[in-house]
Amino acid sequence: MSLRNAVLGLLAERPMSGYDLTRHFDESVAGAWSASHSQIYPELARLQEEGLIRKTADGPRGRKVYSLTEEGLAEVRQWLVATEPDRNSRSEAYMRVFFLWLVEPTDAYEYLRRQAEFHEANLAHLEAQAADLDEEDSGEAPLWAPARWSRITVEAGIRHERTLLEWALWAMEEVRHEVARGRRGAVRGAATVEPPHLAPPEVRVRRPRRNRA
Amino acid sequence: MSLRNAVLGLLAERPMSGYDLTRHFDESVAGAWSASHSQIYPELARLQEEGLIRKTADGPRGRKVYSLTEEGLAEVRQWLVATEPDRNSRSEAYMRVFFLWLVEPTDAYEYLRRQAEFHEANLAHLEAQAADLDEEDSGEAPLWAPARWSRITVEAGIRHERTLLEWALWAMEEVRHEVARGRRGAVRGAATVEPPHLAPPEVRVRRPRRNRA
DNA sequence: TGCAACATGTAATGTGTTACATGATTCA
DNA sequence: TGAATCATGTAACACATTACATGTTGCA
Repeated sequence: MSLRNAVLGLLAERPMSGYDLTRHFDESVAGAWSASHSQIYPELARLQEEGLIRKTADGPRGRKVYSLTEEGLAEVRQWLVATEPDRNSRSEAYMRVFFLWLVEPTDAYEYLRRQAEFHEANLAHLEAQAADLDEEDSGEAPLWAPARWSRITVEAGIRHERTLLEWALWAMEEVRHEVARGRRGAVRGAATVEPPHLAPPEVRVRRPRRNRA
Repeated sequence: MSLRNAVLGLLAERPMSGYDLTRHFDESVAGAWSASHSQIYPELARLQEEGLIRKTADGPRGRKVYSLTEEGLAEVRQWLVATEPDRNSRSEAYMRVFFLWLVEPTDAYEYLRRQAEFHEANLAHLEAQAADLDEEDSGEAPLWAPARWSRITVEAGIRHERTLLEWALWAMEEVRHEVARGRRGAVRGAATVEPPHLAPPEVRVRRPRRNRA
């Protein structure tokens, strides 16, 4: 239901083609959602079938521009106010951190460094977007309008990225201290702590006996 | 590949059954991943097939406890150091914020309030987890061990939840000001700003003519 | 003895990604 | 004229959720 309603929501702002929507998902939703064209085109067909959108223009190269219908607007509003959002968040990148005790400290450090890099880049990108939105809106005209909520969503993104960038830098320091104190990964052997728990060697039935002195 | 390696990673800590793993995914990974039993059981079968885990104990009620093998440990390490994580994050809840201009201010406010509530609850939960971990670790024994990285991951969760809680409270204030200044949602009519863009009424072929005075 | 929690599995369905496939337009 | 970008679509596959299905153990 998310993609479907996201498409309706974007079309409420202005008529667009499948191609436009595809690009929008890459940039505009502040990284909160994404979709590829192979998902979008069939969805547009279904939405038109159901009368929630309508093709209102044709362009060059077979371009088809869709607009929201009254029914479509009712649908997306209904979704927004009457259905619970899925609030679960998933992050492979953060799940991995959980398992970094399994690798060498230098690898863990490198992993965190890349994580920091990633958040730094996102932050820059979102801050640029925020600057654009603030300029458009020229200070004095707060509106109950799309741009206003773009700004609010982008603000969430900015704070999110900044926080996780700071976290990554903090975590890097933790590892650095650890390494400086001369501790090593469990990887390297007996003197260190809590090695991974492995299955005992498999017991073979009737092991060939060997003569011993 | 994520689920598969997450299972291996958890088994590196200690042997577990499918049932144990299912509960672990709900609690332990600091909300960064989840999986239901219907995914886990078939995965365990596949992993055993491939020799990455091995059944090392049976319990009551058909309980089967699996342990990691050497090959399994190698596999999860390989995954951690040699493959790029999927860093995309998706959040239906934040995507929705993008579209809140389509609903009544009171509904938008309510939405944000629930969002705040959600983050508040998560924050409390993670802070409790952090307190447990800090106690266990009793101050003076920083280890290259699972608990250490649990703590670091939980720290990411805490900062994340705190940030988004603060954001939600900030956004609620934005809406409150807006409403106080007497502005209304586009919903209610002409005087307000930027109504959703709708398709023009469909042109019907040969509308029945009516006589007019 | 009856219910909650433990415990494992399969099947149907929905959602998302990658790969395949094709063609038009613009501009250097 | 040749390459980049615009533009739309389908098919195969991978991954996740929900529903279906069954049986045990411990305890109040």
